Parts: sequence; structure tokens; C-alpha cells
Amino acid sequence: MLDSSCSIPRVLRVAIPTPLRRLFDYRPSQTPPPGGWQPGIRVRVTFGRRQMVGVVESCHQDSDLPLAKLKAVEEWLDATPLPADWLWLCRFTARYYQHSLGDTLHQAMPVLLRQGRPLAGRVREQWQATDKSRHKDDERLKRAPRQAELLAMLCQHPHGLPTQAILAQSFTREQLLALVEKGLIQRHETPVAASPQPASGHLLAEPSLPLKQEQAAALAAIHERLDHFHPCLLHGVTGSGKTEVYLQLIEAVVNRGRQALLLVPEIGLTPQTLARFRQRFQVPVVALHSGLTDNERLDAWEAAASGRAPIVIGTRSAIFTPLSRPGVIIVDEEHDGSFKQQEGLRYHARDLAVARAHHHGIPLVLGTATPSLESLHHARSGAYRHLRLTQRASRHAPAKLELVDLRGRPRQGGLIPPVLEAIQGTLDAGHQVLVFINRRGFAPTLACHACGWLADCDHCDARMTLHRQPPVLACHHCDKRRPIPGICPACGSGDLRPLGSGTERTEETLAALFPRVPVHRIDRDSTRRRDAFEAILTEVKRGEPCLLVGTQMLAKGHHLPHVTLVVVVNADAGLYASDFRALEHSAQLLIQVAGRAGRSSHPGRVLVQTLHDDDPHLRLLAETGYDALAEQLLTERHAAGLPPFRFLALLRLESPREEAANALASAASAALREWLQARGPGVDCLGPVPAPMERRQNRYHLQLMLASNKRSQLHEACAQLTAWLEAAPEARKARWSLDIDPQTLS
DNA sequence: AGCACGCCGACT
DNA sequence: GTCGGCGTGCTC
Repeated sequence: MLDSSCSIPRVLRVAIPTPLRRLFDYRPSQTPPPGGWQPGIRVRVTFGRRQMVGVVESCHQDSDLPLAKLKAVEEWLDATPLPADWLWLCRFTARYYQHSLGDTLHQAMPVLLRQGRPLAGRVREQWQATDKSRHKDDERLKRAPRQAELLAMLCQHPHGLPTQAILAQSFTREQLLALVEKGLIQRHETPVAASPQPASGHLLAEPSLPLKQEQAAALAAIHERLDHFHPCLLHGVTGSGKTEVYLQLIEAVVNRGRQALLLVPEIGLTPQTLARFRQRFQVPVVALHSGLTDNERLDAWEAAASGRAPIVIGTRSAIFTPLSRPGVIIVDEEHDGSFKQQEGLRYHARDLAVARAHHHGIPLVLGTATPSLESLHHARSGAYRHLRLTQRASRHAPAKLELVDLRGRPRQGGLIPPVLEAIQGTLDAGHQVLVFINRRGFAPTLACHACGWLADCDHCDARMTLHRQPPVLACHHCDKRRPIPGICPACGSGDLRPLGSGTERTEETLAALFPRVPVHRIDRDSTRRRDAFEAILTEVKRGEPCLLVGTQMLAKGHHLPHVTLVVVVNADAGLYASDFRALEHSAQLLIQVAGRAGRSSHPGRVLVQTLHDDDPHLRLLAETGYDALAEQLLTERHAAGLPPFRFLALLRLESPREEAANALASAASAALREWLQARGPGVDCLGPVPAPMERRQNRYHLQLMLASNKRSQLHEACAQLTAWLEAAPEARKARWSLDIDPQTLS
């Protein structure tokens, strides 16, 4: 029996961080929390023989088990429950993605809370100059220049600085203590929850930019219903000023005393983006990026939960930030694949944003130049408001894609003569060129021209990529590396040649062909050093003619005002891939890359090399644009019975032993089909079939697909399937995971 | 997933 | 004789 008051429950149902999709009953500890037992209170419990941090899910008067068999909770960790909106979202997520609630809660909370550290009552150590320090030029600091600098810095901050900020400036704790010893500064502790209060008065630190008519109309449309769930697709071409709409929307929301949550793609949380928001607003902008320490993350979480943080910006996981006064959720570049977590709890932050905005009854803005077919479908059906921005700030129309036929043409570094001429012409005009190639390394593989041997990976059904810097054969699907053979391992011939081109080879070729301009390569390998990418971008923004060679890292988000020619080395990879979303994704990427061209005073050109210049999809994209292709793809998806017209769930199975994976897949499929048969039509089951790359890291991958027109039916079937898998003894011999709304089928 | 218990091979 | 391989059973 559910005890809604939870004042004196006899049983606590606790969510434990384990993959088991089950809750565990405990007896309350001797002393209840001050506010009584409530869902959302963290508890320390003994689970098996381990101590774990769980979360009270509900309070009851009795249990399915004899009360005497229950262990008691060791202690409570929160006097009051964790935020209710956060708890709601975790419950929703666990249910929707059919994941363990305990695991979901665990993943959605900051590391320090997982470890059982308190949320309330934390203090921050601060350092502040004393009155004595006013007497300038203390003799004792003559021979301690760093201490003098530190003191000078602290004097500029009369309210004191936290230790973190001081250490970040390369000062040491010893220097701090030395100044305390001299009586020049003092240490004190302030409660975290009370520290830096936003300056009252003006919200804006700089004036808003004037809006063009379309922007103003879009803003007004969102503004119309700030107190209701109001999903909007802000569909604006590159350079149409979506960000300014976000900024003014956030301004309106914060002015009403509410909070704004902005989700950006992984690659989009750059210092420049952040700087733009911090420049505009006087109030603190909390950024949840990967560089935060555990303490900073908890601070941010607490600040958002308490409402002290009016603006929160973060990537995928930031959707789990609690908000006490939610006012709007914005998802920038909503089509971006990084919003979907690809392992463990496979949630889609954009989809959770929709659910969350609905729960709060607030507007949701999905911004993009190239909407996902899901969002476009909702906009067309009227479920989302479709707001378009068609005008660019620059006077030039977006550059058209020009298809360049690769067939029968000699290539150098992957580029054919007319394209090389265009590059020369652009450089001669004093402009910059971006060469986009979605393959890292020197060449996709190494081949023997005598016997046809290819550098296969021992662990995967894949070729190894040839790298020159450093020289090695590397598999991009596992960590396997091996030295480049001098002679063919199969026939002993010395005629080994790189096959195809990657960023390194194209960089090398272009450097040889255009020796008078610098060539910058931008990919995961060249930017491994923290600031390497920023350094190149700074250099490029100076505007001197140069060549940029890079992967999609370069395509997303960066303003490159001096680039007037974009070359896509090969557009074909995504065109004929087996994955049903491949076309959508490569079209989005092409438009995104093309958007880098001609942003400033010069018109741009985009040359797209392809072996299939007559491909109807590619032609539609090039001649009419993304929106037309998207319409076409929607028609095709409808005819094929694929998302967004049908809902999918994918069961992935893997094992180092092929037979184990096969056996489990067949058994699971048989059990599911039997259940489906009894239920009547509504859910289709396909497979099991080998995954696209069956062997990866020496593990065999299989998958079973479920499809339905009704989410509820799909959900039920998935619940049945996971229940079977959790109970089945065979399931221990292979690993499995369920992916609801899979983004890729590999 | 952990982490125990339990029953068979090569080692000081 | 035992250290340790991983099969299987359980976690309130």
C-alpha cells in the first residue's frame, strides 16, 4: 500500500545503482530525516555485501517480502529530497528507455552526490585582503614577487576570491598561507549556496542587436505563450541569426524571473559561443563543459536547482540539470547526433527536452538549419510550430553545391585538376579554402599491388587506416595498432601502396602543390593538444590566404569569414550506406560544410566531388536544397515504414563467442515472437541478423529489430523482451542492450 | 554489473 | 597439498 504522506513508513522502496530493472525494499533507519521520509532522499544502504548510495523511490507500509527479511537503511544523506523536477525526469527516462531506475538516477547526478557527499551546507574557502594590505609596498614582499602579485590580485577583489580561482592563476597554497602569516590576507568560508549573488539591476551587459523582420516574428511567436508547453522548430538557414533569437528569448525569460536551459552539440560548446552569452548578460551563465571539476559540477547543479543560476548551457547530459524556475529549453542544432548517447542509457537529449518542456509547461525551441526528419515531421503535422528564417545577414545567398564528376579523372590527394585550379584561383584572390574530407589518417588502408592483400584488422571486420604522423597502421574501431610492414605479409612483394586519401595525405599533397600558403590540418589527431585547435582558428581568422584540411570537426559551428571556397573531397560515403539515416545525416553535414563558405563580403563556392553526380538525392540537394531533399526523404520513409512514421527499438547482442551471441539472439527472438503471436498484430520483429560490422574488437554483434506504429505497443513488447532477458539463464553468456529510437543501425 | 561460493587443473 | 580458473546464483 502506497503511503502518500510518507511520514512514518515501514518500508522504503529504494533505487540502487545496478543494471537490474528492479527496486529494493529496506526498512527505514532509526532516525527519520527532519522532513520525514520522502521520495528523492538519498540513503546509504548495504546491498549484497557492498555499501551503496541509493535513492528512495517510494514509501510503503508493507512489502512483498517478509518485513523481517528486509535490511535497514544505514543512514539518510539528504534532509530534504533531491529536486522534484529532476526526479520526475529520471523516472520518465528510465521508463521510456527501459533502463534501470537506479542506474538512471546514478548517471543523472553529479559524481559527488553519487558518492554520498552532502548537497546542502557546503562551504567554499575564500581569501580576502585585510586592511593592513592597504599600506603599499610592504618591505616583506620585496623578495617575494609572486606573493606581491597575489596580493595585488586579491586587492582588486574586495569581496574575496575562492581558492579554485586563485590556484587556477598558478599561485600556490603556500603563497596564500605566507600572506596570511604576514597578516595581509585572511581566509574565510562562505556557504556555497549564498555565494556570488547576481548583480541586481540590469540584466544585459550589452545591448541586443536589432532583429530582422523574420527574427522578430519568430521571437514574437515563441513569446506568445511563455506559460505553456509550446514546441517550436526554429528552422533557419546558416547565418540567419538563430543565436540572436535565443539571446533575446532568454532575456525575456530571465526578466520574468525564470531560468533558461540551452543544450548545444558536443562540439558546439566552444569558448566563443560561451563568450557571446557571457558578454550579453550581466547575470551568471553556468556552462557545463567537460573541463569542470567534480566540485564545480556540483556547484553548478546546486546553483541551477536553487534557481541562483538563471542561464545554464551544456551538452547532452545537461538535460538532467534540475531547475527550480524553468522558463524555456532551447536545443541548438537539434539534428546533431551528439544529443543521442550511444552506450549504456541510450537517451536522446532532444527528445527528453521535449518531454521535460511538456512536463514544465514551458516553450521548447529546436533550432537548426537542417532539421532532423523527426522534428520536420512534427512541424509539418502541426505538433510543433514551424518558424522559418530564410534571410542571411550577409548580402549573399547561401552558396550552391556544385557537383563535380570524379569519374575517369586523375586525382592528386583525392582532388581532380579543375578543383585544384579553383583552389589556385581562390588563393590567388587572397582568400582561404576549406577542404573537407571525412577520413582521418593518411589513407583508408594499405594494399599490395602484387597480390591484392589489404591491411585487415585482426579484431574487427575492418581495414586498418594508414597513418604517417606517427607512422602506424591503426584500426579506428578498436585500439589495435601495428607497424607498417615493409613488404607484403602475404606474398613478400615490396609493392605496398596507400589506397585512397585521408586528411594527412590530402594535407601533404596540397602542401606540395601550393607551397606558398600554409596548410592547416584539423582532425582529432592534429588537435589532440588542448589548445592546438584554438591556435589554428586564431591564425586563420587573421585572414591570410591558407588551406584548411579537416574532418567534420571543422564543419560544425565555426565562423570562418575568409573562406570563400569549400571543397568536399568525396560525398559518396553517406549516399549508399546501409543505414537508413545515412542520407539524412550526410545531407545535413554537406549543408553544414557548405555553410562555411562566403560568410563575409565575398560570395562562396562549394565544390562537391562525387562518382555519382547523377544521383537523384544528391542532385535534389544541390539544385533545390536541404528542405526539398528532406521532403523527398520523408516520402520515402513513409513508404518504407521507417521513422518518423514508425517507431523502432533495437536489441543489440554481443559476445566474444559467436555461438553464444547466436544462441541468445535466437532464444530471445523465439520468446519474443511467441509473445507477439499471442498478442496479435501491432509489433513486427526482424532478425536476428548480424550487425553491419559483425566482428568488432573480437566480439560478435547481432541485432534484433522491433517496429511498430504505436509507441505504447512497442514499449510493451520491449518490456516483455527485457523481462525475458533478465530472467533467462542463456542471457548470462552474452551481453545485450536495448536501444529505443536507435539513431544508427550499427 | 559485482561479488560470493564451488568444484577441477598446474604449482611452491 | 593449495592457488586460482570461471560457471551459476543472488542482491530487499
